[in-house]
Amino acid sequence: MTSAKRVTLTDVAKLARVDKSVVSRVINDDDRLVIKPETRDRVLAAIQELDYHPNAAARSLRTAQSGTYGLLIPDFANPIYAEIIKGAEQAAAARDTVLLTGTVNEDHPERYVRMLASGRVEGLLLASDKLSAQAIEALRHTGRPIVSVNQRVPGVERMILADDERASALVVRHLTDLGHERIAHIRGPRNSDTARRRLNGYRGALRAGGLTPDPALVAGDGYTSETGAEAMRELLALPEPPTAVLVANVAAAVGALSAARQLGVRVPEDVSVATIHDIPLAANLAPALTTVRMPLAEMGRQGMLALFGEDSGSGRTVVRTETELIVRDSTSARA
Amino acid sequence: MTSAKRVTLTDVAKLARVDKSVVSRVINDDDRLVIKPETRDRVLAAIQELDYHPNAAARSLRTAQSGTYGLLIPDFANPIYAEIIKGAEQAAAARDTVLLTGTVNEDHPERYVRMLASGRVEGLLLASDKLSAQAIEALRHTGRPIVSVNQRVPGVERMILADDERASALVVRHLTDLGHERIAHIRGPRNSDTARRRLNGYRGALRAGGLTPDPALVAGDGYTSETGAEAMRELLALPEPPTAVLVANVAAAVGALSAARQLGVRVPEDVSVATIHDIPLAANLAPALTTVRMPLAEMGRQGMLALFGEDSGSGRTVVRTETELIVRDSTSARA
DNA sequence: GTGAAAGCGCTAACAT
DNA sequence: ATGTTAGCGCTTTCAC
Repeated sequence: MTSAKRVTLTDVAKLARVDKSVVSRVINDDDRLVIKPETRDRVLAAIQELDYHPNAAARSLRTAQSGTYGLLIPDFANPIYAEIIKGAEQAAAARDTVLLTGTVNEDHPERYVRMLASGRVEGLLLASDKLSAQAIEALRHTGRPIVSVNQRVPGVERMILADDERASALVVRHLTDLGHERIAHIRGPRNSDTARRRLNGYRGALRAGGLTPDPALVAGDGYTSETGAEAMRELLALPEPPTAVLVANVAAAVGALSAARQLGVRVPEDVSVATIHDIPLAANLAPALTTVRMPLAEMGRQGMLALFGEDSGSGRTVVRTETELIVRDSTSARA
Repeated sequence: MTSAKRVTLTDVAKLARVDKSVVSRVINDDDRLVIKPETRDRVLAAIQELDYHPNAAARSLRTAQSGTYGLLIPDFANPIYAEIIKGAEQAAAARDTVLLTGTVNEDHPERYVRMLASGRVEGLLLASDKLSAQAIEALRHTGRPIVSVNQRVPGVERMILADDERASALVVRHLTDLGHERIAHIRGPRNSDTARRRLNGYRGALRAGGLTPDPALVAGDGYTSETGAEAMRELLALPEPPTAVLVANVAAAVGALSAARQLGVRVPEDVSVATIHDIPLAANLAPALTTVRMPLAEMGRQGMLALFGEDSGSGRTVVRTETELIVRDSTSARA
């Protein structure tokens, strides 16, 4: 029906009775263009009338810029990425560029290389640790800008990090303030950068509080509710179980809560539980979880700015420090 | 360092000592190309050696195809979209096309129109009800294919729907089987198509079970945990409260559980609760939620196929019927 | 103040 | 079995 063949710059120019170069310059707000107001109006009217939209491919070909950036995440089901995406999308929209968010498919890393090398996307925001060193190297080889978010990636020098160590420390400090001394940690995956930093923060804060880290009180190896549940069972089975647990992420905390419940262990009466990342779910669990809020959306935003080359950091690591402890019902004073 | 200026078809042709058209046809596996194996090998070797990647913009300009499709969702934080995205991404990857997933920003609907009209994306998968009728009309006006997923959108004739009515009916039937007669419904937003269909299914199933729908037992107007909590409080405050509640979605169910807990009402002993969409969270709540599994990923996949024009449905509504009741701990026989 | 012309990198119809 | 050619629709330098 409305299949009127595509309108081009030439059509607009013809209708406005000017050259297409003039139309182009009007569209792009060329400063150096001197034009009579009435001519400009005629051009704008023609654009309106024909419902003209510049062809993205032609423009990209000419300018060698696609106005598109990529954001790679491991899994849309993990709510922390929703926040990062939100911030990145916002920054992209503000620059009138397009953000292409996708999950990393470990089977076909060459897809991402092709995207960069073909110019389809101009730069990449890396929020996934699911890429092989080989794939990273291939991406780097394209020469396009790459920024990692929420994690350190070997070979990628620009990164936006949260202060994961401080997040752990805030929780440990909160727990020691409540009188806890046997504070356990359900850690994330061994190969995860964030998990390692959270573990470091946990250990450091214990020492800072005059406590000695006990290896027996560190369990777990994953970011899922299954790993969290298993680690919790392990900890509760200890001869001398912890009175408080810092869980590395919310998913694992959900599992930990569930495991405690099944064992008849009450939270927080018998054991306090706290975790990192204040996603909405945390407030709705039973009991509502004490968490640490991290500036995830802001990190997404900063990552995009770094891609645009608009950040001040000029290639250095940026650690966002706006971490904040949110105390809810899952932590209480030691009995 | 590796900033060697971009490699073009011409460079490859020169190195392989053939014409660039030959290289192009080799790359695109042109059937009608007759070529000596050794020549083809020379071309492939040159491509390897120069690490050549075809320029996406030039190709798009020439073929008038971008190989990119858009998927519009209302919110990445809602886990049901993670499933839809997963299916859509998979279908896109299988066709070697790119999927651009983004959230609908009600403030700037013209962004999506531009994307379609500029040829940046070839078609749109609509999983959001956040677009105005006006915006939809503008999108339709581009003449590009549009398919809606998980909802009916006025003006969009191709759609992939779940059987929301049946989902409600499965729950109601489960509850009546357990002996419940006062079965309430915490409904979704009034302007939501899925919410309306779930309400219809609820009413129909009550009648089919010989029960008379009681308007007082329908509360709520939203898909958030806040609206769910408020509706639950309202229902529990009735002179004769329900013994079972069908909540329209998981988020509202989380709120409903939380409200019941705060009021000292036990689930399922005092009131049974069930909801629609079996996302992983449902199994990890306390108590684990009885839900209905819907083929969300499959719907995303089918939506993409419809965009590609590969579906059998040829423009008709498709209702997926693979809904399945998952009974967990939040429903039990009436006391 | 406006127009002419070249060319971005590719594909496809048509030579040879 | 391979080469020639003509654009796709746009931006930009330069000319008038």
